[in-house]
Amino acid sequence: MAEGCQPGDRLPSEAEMIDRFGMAKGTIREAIRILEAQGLVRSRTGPGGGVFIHPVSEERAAALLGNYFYFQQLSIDDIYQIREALEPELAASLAGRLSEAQLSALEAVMADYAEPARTAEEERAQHIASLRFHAVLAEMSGNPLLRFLIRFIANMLSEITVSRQLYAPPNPELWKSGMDYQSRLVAALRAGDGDAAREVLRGHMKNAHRLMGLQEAAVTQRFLSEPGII
Amino acid sequence: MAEGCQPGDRLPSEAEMIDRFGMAKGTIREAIRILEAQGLVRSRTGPGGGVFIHPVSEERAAALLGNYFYFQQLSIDDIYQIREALEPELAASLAGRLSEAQLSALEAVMADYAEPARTAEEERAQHIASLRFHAVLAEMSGNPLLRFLIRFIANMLSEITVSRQLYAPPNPELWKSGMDYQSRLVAALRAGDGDAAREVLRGHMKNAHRLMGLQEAAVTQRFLSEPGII
DNA sequence: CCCAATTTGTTCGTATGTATC
DNA sequence: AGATACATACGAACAAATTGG
Repeated sequence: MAEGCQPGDRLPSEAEMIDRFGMAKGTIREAIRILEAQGLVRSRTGPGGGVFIHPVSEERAAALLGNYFYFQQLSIDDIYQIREALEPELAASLAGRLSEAQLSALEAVMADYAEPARTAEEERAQHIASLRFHAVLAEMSGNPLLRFLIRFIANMLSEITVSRQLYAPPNPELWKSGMDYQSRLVAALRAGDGDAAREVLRGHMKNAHRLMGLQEAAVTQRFLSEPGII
Repeated sequence: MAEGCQPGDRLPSEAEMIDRFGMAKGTIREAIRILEAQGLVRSRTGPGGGVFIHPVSEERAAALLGNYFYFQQLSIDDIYQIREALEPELAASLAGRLSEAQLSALEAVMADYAEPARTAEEERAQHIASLRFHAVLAEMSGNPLLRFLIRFIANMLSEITVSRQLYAPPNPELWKSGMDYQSRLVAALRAGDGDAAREVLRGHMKNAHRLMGLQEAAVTQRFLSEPGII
């Protein structure tokens, strides 16, 4: 940063750094690993290789931030408080700005869960796929911060749903109402009606919040009633 | 994770890892550095020392995520789109739940910028301090996700304000209206009126968004008019 | 297809710094 | 004060990967 390096620029080779800083190879390499773990550089072997500055990828940033929340145990309420605030604004800001190709991309995601689930495995897959709808929607935002936050939160909710098995209690209402809200959302987006899109997504989030809260309670209940756990 | 380790647990010593994984000291050390850079472990020298699992701190998480946005150049609009969505909800969720000690802590922060700034340096300090008000407020939320996001965004806005010198064009209106909104917010929180708190903070954000947008435009304008820049 | 050069990756042995008992 | 148990650092050699001739 001090030298104004840009992505793509090469850092000095190990040998040069050993000379310049008067340190041993191992020490230099550990320092480079620290940068690499943060996603700031990548290294390649061979001639023309070396250590190169790299913009931190969204995946890396999400993984690193995920480590933080791994220790925080978020509740469904915590996550939906944010989703209820952010997602409606995303919808409003996208209304009338999406191409027909983008709108049909959303519909293509919805096609992945058009049919009701018949097994627990299908139930799980549908939960994940319906969260992907929101990630795809966020991808279309011109706001990098909003895009990252919504995608990150959808991913985290995905992981929590799987790890806590919140998909386990079969719930056709969750699936059916979700489908309904999402198709009404695409219609509002296509019509360019921002206020309608905001309201549809607000309803979607409130409804999902309520139903996921019930799933969470059902799973907790089931654990509590398992003999020998408590 | 696979072995169910908890914060405070010790990882095997370097010597043990060398044996267990059949790798050399340098390789093991690089691996540990990768974990350390992510904030997942800390290492101490000496007897009783070693590598210990550590919950990722908020500071570390914010720094790592900040690396991502370093490459994204956010605009004032991007940041305020999020602030306008999140901060009013934070206010509403806190109304009537704060102790008198917490309410006076907020007032104590406000005291740091009770007087109008007389120099550019004071102007800068007041910008930072008034963002600290929001960080302190977020600290009082029971939602770890909301807490982190608001504090992170306030910090980032702080950095952007300083690095782009958005405090440079003197703007007494920004200061005066900010003070006004914040004291009305504390009153609404004290009264336990969530809807009022939400509305005050919504107004605060919309107003700050408008004025910071003007600051951004003024700075851009000033750069454009500097001879020799373009 | 192979060979040579370049650069990171890995290993081993040794020495040093640091905190605890 | 000294022994012990750790991480930290150094240096030389070797291995693996990639590129270009």
